[in-house]
Amino acid sequence: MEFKEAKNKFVQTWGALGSQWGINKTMAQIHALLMVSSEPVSMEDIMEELQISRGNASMNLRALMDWGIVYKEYKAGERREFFTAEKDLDELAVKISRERSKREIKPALKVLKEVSSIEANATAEEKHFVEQTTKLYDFVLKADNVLDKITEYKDNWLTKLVIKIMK
Amino acid sequence: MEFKEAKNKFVQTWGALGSQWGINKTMAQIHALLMVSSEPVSMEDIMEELQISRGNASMNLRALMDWGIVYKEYKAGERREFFTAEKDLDELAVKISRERSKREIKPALKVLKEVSSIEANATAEEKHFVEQTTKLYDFVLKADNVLDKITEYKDNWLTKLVIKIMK
DNA sequence: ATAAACTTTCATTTTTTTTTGAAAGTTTAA
DNA sequence: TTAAACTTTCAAAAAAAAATGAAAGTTTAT
Repeated sequence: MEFKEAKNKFVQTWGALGSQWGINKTMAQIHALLMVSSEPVSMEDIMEELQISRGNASMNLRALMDWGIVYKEYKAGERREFFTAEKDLDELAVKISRERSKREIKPALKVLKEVSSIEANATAEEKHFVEQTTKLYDFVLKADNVLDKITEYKDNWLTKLVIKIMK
Repeated sequence: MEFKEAKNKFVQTWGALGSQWGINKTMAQIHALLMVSSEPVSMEDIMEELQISRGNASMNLRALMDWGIVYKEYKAGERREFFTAEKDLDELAVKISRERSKREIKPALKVLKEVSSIEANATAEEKHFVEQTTKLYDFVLKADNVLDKITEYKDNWLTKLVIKIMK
């Protein structure tokens, strides 16, 4: 396999993986492209390489920056903007995890708390509902906290976690 | 909030959360419905409660069973099939994690290994590509293994993990 | 202040994903 | 073996999500 082929395969795979995890394909592809680029890349080049429109590139780059995993860079004497991805994988995982927690898990927790707090009247159905949603609330809260703790280790959190688990 | 309202809110929220994580909305809603039902539910009732077609119900129930998180049940003297969800949350999380690893992470790892193994010729770009994809391969492999180890604790793995991390 | 060189926005179009529903298939009881 | 009571399948329709591209907006150099 030659470089161009490998790069393309990587970008396609990363895009497909993104889709399966609720991230739009192009967004994941742009991220993949930036991840393996040693130099900052211009919007023009992203459009060219992924064969996408200007609008699409612009919107997805904005989204990636909102996630905090892609940065704008300015080159001296160049009017154009260039983009780079967060390349430190520990940091990348921490940011994605924080963002998903904030956007998706926290709001879900709020709802779980609400619905598990209803007056459970006589019926077995209602009792079971309250019991099950309460368990779910506790579980999700605990998982969210664990993730938070783990990623707080900062440098090399994954390796540190491996060590903790092993011993 | 009364029971019916709470139940509906829970089902809707679980459905929306599913979408954000790449699981089709109806599939997540059916799962939510079964999670909080104390008794097995017939396909007819699922269709009625979620206002979906027979085909949709059938296909998504099949998918949930393929994931191993919903079971068919037969009631004595009843021709119809009934469905229940895995209600143990530890077990549920383990199954989802195993399944996503098998379906999505493992194939992605295979590609990462492939593309990181190309002959890195002279250019800095190629060198960076190999370096970055190799790091990514190591990271994803390690994360996948950690998840596997954690869920191996079986009963109460999440609580056990909390304890390990805290001390 | 002007205009060139860019980027962003968003109504419209395209693509992808999901849902429908009717026909085909299966199981059970008589 | 027949037929009633179910479930599954899948081509077509509908809905949802993503992409386009041109107009509007912004920035910078002169």
